[in-house]
Amino acid sequence: MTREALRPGRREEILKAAGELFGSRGYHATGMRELAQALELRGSSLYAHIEGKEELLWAIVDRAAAAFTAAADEVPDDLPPAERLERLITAHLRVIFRQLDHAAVFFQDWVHLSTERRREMVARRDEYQQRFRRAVEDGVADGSFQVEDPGVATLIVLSALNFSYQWYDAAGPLDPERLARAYARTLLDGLRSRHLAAAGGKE
Amino acid sequence: MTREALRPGRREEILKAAGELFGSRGYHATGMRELAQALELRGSSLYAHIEGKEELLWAIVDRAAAAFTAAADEVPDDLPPAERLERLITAHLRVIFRQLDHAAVFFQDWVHLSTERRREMVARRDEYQQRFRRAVEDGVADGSFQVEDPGVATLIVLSALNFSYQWYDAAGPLDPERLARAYARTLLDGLRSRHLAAAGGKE
DNA sequence: ATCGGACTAACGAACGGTCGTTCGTGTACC
DNA sequence: GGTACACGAACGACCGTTCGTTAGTCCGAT
Repeated sequence: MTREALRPGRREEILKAAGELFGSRGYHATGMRELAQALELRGSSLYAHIEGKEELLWAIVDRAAAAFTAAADEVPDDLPPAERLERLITAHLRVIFRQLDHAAVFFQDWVHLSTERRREMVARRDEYQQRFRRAVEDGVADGSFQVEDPGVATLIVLSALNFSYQWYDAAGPLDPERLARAYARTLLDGLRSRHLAAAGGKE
Repeated sequence: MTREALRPGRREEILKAAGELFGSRGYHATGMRELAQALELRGSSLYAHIEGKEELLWAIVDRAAAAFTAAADEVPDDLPPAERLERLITAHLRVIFRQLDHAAVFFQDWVHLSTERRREMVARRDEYQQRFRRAVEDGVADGSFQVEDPGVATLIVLSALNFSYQWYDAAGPLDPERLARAYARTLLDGLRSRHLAAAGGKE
């Protein structure tokens, strides 16, 4: 009756394959028989290891969320705001780049969770977002950033980060660490105090 | 046999409802009967006005792509790079904010198009992206921008813009024009020549 | 004025197919 | 002889779509 942890490794393989399929084709566009086939199984055999399709989605989304949180936990709260935000940015991108499939599922399929689980994810996402926002606000307070609306600035930063799963290719020529630094530098500079309009702009 | 333009207005209503449903629930999570119900119809009645579900998706995605292209066409090619990129950014965001539903479908459901149509969209998207990239490269050439990789910088900018459909709320308090300006200012500053590290950062 | 017919638009029923899932069975291994 | 695991068959539900039919409307002819 309790249908979990029969063999420990099998469930992990299923999660991996589900991550790849959900990530590339999308949750609703992936059938259970299709998933089973990727593991050289029949659809019915999956249910000895998992509770159902939605639980599979939940496991992936939950892990991805946990990975983001864990990475942000490594960034000390008492760092100066600019450096703190820089580390939050690079940590966030590293999670995306390392687990592209899970990140894709996290960003594009979390809406298909059940109402209750979706509500929980929204809460955790908002909490996570607050860390970025606090870094931005602290930076405004100490003068290293200059933005009119810290909430908007936070959304701009996170948008830039989160869309990267759409085009980043782990097999491509871009080195993830260099990419993360480029991201951080560009975004940090975007928030930094504006000193002077260099060429004679009218504004 | 020719199943189009029976009544001109009806098809438009269907497209509107489909945009809202596909945009919020997703393409594969929306059934034709569900779409019909939103129009107070039965599923079978839709087929007097449309060819099929995928043609509906195509119509929406195609229009969204055309809207982006048309908006970018309004930006003169001979503007100085920084101003040109600024106008490209605000034009792009205006399209997203004005047609949130269609933008959502465009960004998250274009993958579900048929192979051929998907290929066409990729080509058009790449072409569109080139306009942003050219503005960035020209800005690097004339010294107004300073980035190590113009391709990456372009992707960062477009990522920041494109993810906005996920959180922007037309009914919310944020004024779209102010928001677009905040976006442009932040991103432009991120690309601009770096003058000096203001406070004594070690880097 | 009224009938007949063409046209528009929506309908119910049904098609073949696929969906996620359940269940009883078979089979290898300890 | 349990136990772990995979299987085929089947379930009810829903999918996108087709088709024959039925109303309603407009219009020219009677």
